[in-house]
Amino acid sequence: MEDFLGENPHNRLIKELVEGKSFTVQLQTLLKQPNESVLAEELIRKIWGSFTQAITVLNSLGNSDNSLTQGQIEEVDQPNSGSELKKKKEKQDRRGCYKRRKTSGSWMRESETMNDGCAWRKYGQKKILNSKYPRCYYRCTHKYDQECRATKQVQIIQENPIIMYHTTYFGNHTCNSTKIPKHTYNNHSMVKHSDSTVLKEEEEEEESKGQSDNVSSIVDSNLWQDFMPSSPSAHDSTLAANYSSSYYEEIISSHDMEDLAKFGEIEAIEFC
DNA sequence: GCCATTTGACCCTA
DNA sequence: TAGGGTCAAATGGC
Repeated sequence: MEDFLGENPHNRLIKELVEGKSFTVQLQTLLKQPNESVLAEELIRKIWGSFTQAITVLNSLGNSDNSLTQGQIEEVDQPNSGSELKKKKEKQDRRGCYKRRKTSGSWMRESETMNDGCAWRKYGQKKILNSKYPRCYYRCTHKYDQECRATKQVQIIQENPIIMYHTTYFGNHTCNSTKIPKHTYNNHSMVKHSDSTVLKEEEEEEESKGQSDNVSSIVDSNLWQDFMPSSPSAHDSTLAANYSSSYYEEIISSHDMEDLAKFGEIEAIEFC
């Protein structure tokens, strides 16, 4: 990335986001052309770099409550790092040792079925105050063997005339149990974001929508990891096209896109 | 025997 | 301090 020394952080942030957008548009064009995978990979690296810079700038703005720790940034950069340490910690008695989830970084879905195509394992059930039905807690079946930290909470919100489930998803699937995405929407479900600013949640929402339809295929949750510069071998341009298209459709529909547009620099990206 | 579910205990957060 | 999220022992199904 360019040298931004002496530049206003706000301007630098905008510059990084605009660059990211520009690279994305170029990538979109490239993906329509065959035999351009090398250039596409280079663009993906640039996009990744822009987002990384933007995160760094945001962190440097001094809001300690909202800043990511270095560990969190590294976790995003290298989702599978530190697994040995985690395994050791997990073997201790960690009962009750948790941080209560915040609604940000999660998303919700209401549907007639609990089945979303993923392999979930139930690990708890609680009666919720002022709620007629208990809340069930699920984690990914591959939590331990593949370090997948995705969890969800399922609660019945109505029984009549049909049973409706309210599902809240947390965390990102990092396991390999999912399949290749196809961007389709489930007519019987509705997805709501509580926070659409986090890139991975966008991806996972996409996943939940695809999986909720048994006919449609399932999102490969590692796709975004595959975009990382560290793993360029996985850059299948078809997958990238599917992913980038669906990802930006979600972004455009979110309120955060409006927030970004307030900068006067970001505009909706159209996909054909 | 392996794996998933149930359920009570633990304890953090609001 | 109550409510809620997670853990792990007990239990059951295959």
